[in-house]
Amino acid sequence: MVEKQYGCPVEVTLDVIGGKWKCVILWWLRRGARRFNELIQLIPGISRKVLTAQLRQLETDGLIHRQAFQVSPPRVEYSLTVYGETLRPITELMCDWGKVHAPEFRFGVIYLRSLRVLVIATDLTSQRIEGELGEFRDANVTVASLMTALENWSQIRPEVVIVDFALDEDFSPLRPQLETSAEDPQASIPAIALVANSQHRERALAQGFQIQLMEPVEIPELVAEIANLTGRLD
Amino acid sequence: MVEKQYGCPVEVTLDVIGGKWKCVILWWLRRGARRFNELIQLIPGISRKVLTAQLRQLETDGLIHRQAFQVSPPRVEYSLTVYGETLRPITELMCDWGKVHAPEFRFGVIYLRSLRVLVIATDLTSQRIEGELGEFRDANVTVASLMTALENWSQIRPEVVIVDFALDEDFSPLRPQLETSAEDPQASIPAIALVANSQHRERALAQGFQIQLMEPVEIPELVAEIANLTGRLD
DNA sequence: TTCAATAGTTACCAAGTTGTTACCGACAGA
DNA sequence: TCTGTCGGTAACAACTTGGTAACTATTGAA
Repeated sequence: MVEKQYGCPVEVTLDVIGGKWKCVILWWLRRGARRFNELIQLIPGISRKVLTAQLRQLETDGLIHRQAFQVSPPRVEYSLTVYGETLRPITELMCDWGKVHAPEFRFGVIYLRSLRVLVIATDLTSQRIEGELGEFRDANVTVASLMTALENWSQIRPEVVIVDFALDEDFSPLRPQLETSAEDPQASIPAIALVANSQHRERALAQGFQIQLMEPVEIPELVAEIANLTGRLD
Repeated sequence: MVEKQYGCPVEVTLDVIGGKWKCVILWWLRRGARRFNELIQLIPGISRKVLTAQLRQLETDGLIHRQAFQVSPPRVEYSLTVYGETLRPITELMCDWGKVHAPEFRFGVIYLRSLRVLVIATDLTSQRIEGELGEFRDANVTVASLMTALENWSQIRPEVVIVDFALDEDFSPLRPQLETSAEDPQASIPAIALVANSQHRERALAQGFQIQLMEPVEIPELVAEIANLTGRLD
């Protein structure tokens, strides 16, 4: 085979992440593993065949890892390899540019029809989440302080709780309330912790939050996480 | 028209710089204007038609500016707009990634057959330039100190001179030598200044260097500049 | 037994992108 | 007058990418 001639290093990078979908897939994988059908939901317009093809290419290029679990129904998870992580700065920059230069667009195609979401966060974060989830995703968002939330729990009846560790509060009083949901006494209410550093991360872990998202969180990711937790990915 | 639905901000960016060529074009324009035929030479594999189409798209997206000069033969220059500049971090990152992750490839398709190049630079820079230009581009590279160069000027007979302002020397003693070339007494010898900061830049300007390249310089760019200056773009 | 769910594969076709070739028009120089 | 250069355009060809539909394998549940 003739060795390919490159005119500049950019062409090398484009060989690996060029095309319509690869950067988008890498972006969705950048915080952790995603399942095949999850990606189908998250990436509007992609077909199964094309997603398969792109994932295979990324895999043979060593950027992502495919892990199949022998369960029923089958479960396949894709995640970035260490090599794939090296491309993260690029996808992050592309994400930032897109946000800055297309504020007129809203992102995401997943709707949270009337889902009751409780947000306990700083004013700025609350505003952002309430605006995006309430206005665009059709969620039923309640913003409250920890105390107010606990007092009015039976009125709010949250199906998902988002707490912001930037508030520097002890959220363990929430735990009894989260352990049984109003609808299904067997199930617990999913809770998402927003963390900004490793101290937050540790405290969130200690206070029983399994799901954590690094701030500043991208709304499409937050919605994906909520949809995942509440089984609304369909 | 239906407003396009985006799943994440990366897709917005890809709408603008997606495709096989746009990032490469932006990369070549990132340090200044380039002519149409220059780009044809610099980007291996692109056809006139496709280059035209890509440039038009970049222009209508507001990323580049097209300036036509009413001379014969025609002259058209493309350069980044202020808006296009905002994408530079992305192309730079893609360039860096390509360099790091494909050290086995060499870049550029332009050869400098036996061109006599004199390099007056720090050891590191000299090595890099000598290695790349000598081994891969077929140039005839001489590395020397300013003093040695001046003493042996008639043996070296440089057709291009590259001086590195990181040496912190006064290069004005070169000027008389540069003013008339050995081949053509009418012409002067083109000289390229490598600068690393604005102080270097000012000193280079004061000492009469019109062509300056910011360090760390990309070899394909340096070669393009040399080819330009010596009329070897063919 | 049949159905449903996940995560695909295969065949075939459509659409979009990219590439090739030929040519244009103005002017410069031989 | 002839030829060459620059920066294109037009018509068409080829290649790549994407879409649809049908099919597969596994397992658990109804």
